[in-house]
Amino acid sequence: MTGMTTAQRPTLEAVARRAGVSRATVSRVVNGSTTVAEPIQEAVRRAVAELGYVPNLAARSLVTQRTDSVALVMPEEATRVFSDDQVFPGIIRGAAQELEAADKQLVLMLAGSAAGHERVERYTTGRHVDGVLFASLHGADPLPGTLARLGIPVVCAGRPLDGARVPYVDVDNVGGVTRAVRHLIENGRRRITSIAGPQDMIAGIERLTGYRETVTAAGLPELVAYGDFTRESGAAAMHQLLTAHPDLDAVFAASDLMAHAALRTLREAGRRVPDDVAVIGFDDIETAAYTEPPLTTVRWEIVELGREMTRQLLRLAAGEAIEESVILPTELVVRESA
Amino acid sequence: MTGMTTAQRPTLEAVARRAGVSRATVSRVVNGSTTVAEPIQEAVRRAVAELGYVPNLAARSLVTQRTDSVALVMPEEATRVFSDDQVFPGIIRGAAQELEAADKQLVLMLAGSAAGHERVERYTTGRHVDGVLFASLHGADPLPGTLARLGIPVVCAGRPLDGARVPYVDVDNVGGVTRAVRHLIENGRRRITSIAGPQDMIAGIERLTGYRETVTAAGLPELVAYGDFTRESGAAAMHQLLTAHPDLDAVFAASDLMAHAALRTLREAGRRVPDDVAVIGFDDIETAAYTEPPLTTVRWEIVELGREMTRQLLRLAAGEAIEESVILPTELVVRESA
DNA sequence: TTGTAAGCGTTATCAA
DNA sequence: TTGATAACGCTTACAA
Repeated sequence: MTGMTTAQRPTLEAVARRAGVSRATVSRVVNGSTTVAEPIQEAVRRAVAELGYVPNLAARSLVTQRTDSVALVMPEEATRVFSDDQVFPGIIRGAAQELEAADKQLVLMLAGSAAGHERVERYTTGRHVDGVLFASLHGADPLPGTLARLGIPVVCAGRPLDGARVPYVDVDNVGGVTRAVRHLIENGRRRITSIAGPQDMIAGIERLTGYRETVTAAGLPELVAYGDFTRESGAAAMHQLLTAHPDLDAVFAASDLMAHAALRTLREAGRRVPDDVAVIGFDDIETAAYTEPPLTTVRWEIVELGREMTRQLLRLAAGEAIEESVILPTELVVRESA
Repeated sequence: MTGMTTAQRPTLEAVARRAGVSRATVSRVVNGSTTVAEPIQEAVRRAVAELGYVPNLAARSLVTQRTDSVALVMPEEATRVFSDDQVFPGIIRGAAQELEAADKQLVLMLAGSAAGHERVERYTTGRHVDGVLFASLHGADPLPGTLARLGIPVVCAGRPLDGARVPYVDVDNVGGVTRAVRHLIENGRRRITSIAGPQDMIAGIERLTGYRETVTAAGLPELVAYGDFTRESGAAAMHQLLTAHPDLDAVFAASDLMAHAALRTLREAGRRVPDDVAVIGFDDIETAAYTEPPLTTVRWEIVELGREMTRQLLRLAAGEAIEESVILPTELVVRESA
């Protein structure tokens, strides 16, 4: 099979001829100007329909200097993204929904490799999009700051680690963790460990902070092992904790995937959940309700984060002023693991 | 915070002036023409670097009639997509990887609602992209066929149900299911039930076909309940099967999510897996290795499907002839549930 | 209210 | 090998 034909598309010119008006008038009608007489609008619309006219976006964008598209940049990081993680798909979905309403296109870019990152930089700084959304940053990526300085609308998921003053949307990580750890304390747990997330991501950092502050405030020890939000890392961290603190009676994991792995590791080690050890995760991915036992976790609305980021970006692109940050709420969902 | 500045980007003209050559020559150098004298190429490249010149894609696309972008159309269908499903994220990832290598953009479009579908149709038929990828079709969507007839390169995930002759890439559903059901039979199962997928999707249809053919060939009864690939639907279908066929000793579920729900439902009903009932899923999502017990399932390479679809599309867009279909292999992964 | 005409930044066709 | 110059299809002052 092959593609390729020479289907000539009708242009404004063709519509104008057919409707017996000028190109300018057709343009006005197509763009919804109200200054055109009703009968003429009618004639133009008929011509558009008959010819199957669709505006050439390249031509339009050439003169308007807008592209009507927004880039969503995702760190690719090997298998992490899109593996079992629901965060990125959720953000994509939220962004897509909001952009659809604004009739703008979503251009997805992976910035995992150095080449990918370079490509993203070239593309975004080249003003090929009206704005850029960053879904989760690793380390202190300077790109958001650079774009912001160039006057290109940018919104990040989570506060940028390089200290750049770029608008961002995040969830109340510390508040969520605090509630989770307090829940453990109130249920009599005293050897509360934590499987922390990666410390080069703001979510990893903040969730660890929430844990530290809460156990310390209660006069309890900080017992931490590190993972990177994935199941494999969660299993490894759980093993470390069991070895280092055999008397542990609770685990707060910074992601549901790590909590899921912890559940299994604990079972393999002969510990009963929640009888011997209570476990709480973070994210409330769908799987959390189906683990054995069902996972108590901190919920936040992933899709809503994507939507809110996009709304902020669209305001920025429209020249409106916005808050530097928006923090979405988190909520403790108590199931059976704690 | 606000966006908006008047950062004037340098144009070809500016580079030409700075390098002391014509616009045409700069264009040649930028596009890698070999007919330009080396010293001049050098001068142009320096000017490009100094000015930070980035080509205006809209202008280029206006004259080349190419957009260097490809649309990936996904059915949105409420919570289904992007919920816990790893299929769509996997396809996105594969497409993104392959397009990155080809230096083309990935435009993601959701076609769940009627409005969304209409928007996709307008955008793709309007030739705003060089090709269109369809990730999983519901029902007999005429759009792929329409686009193909317009000469717009199209590749689908799975054979289109409306019989349109559109190139597609799929996995060997029937072969995979056949191996799974035979495995159950070989292990002595005789009351083999199936939780089928939605019958308006090719994957749902083919996986059911594979089940029917295999049990029938073995002289066993067809015992089917229907789901839509989600966990909720899987739980409901499992309940139905337990009620209708209390003596069942095996379940083949057309998706891992449904199999996961079946596992829980069986446990709640007091059936032991695999002792009383063997369970096999399909997809081999990451969670499959973490269910209780770990799920035996049919694996296929999700990301590879996305990559292969994209490779085919790029060939088509380049004017090459391609096979009407490419079928990727499936493999039975035996864990503990069967 | 409508039309004229001047770009927008490229690429491509010719000549030179 | 290089340079004019004419498109590409649209929007938008400015005129009428």
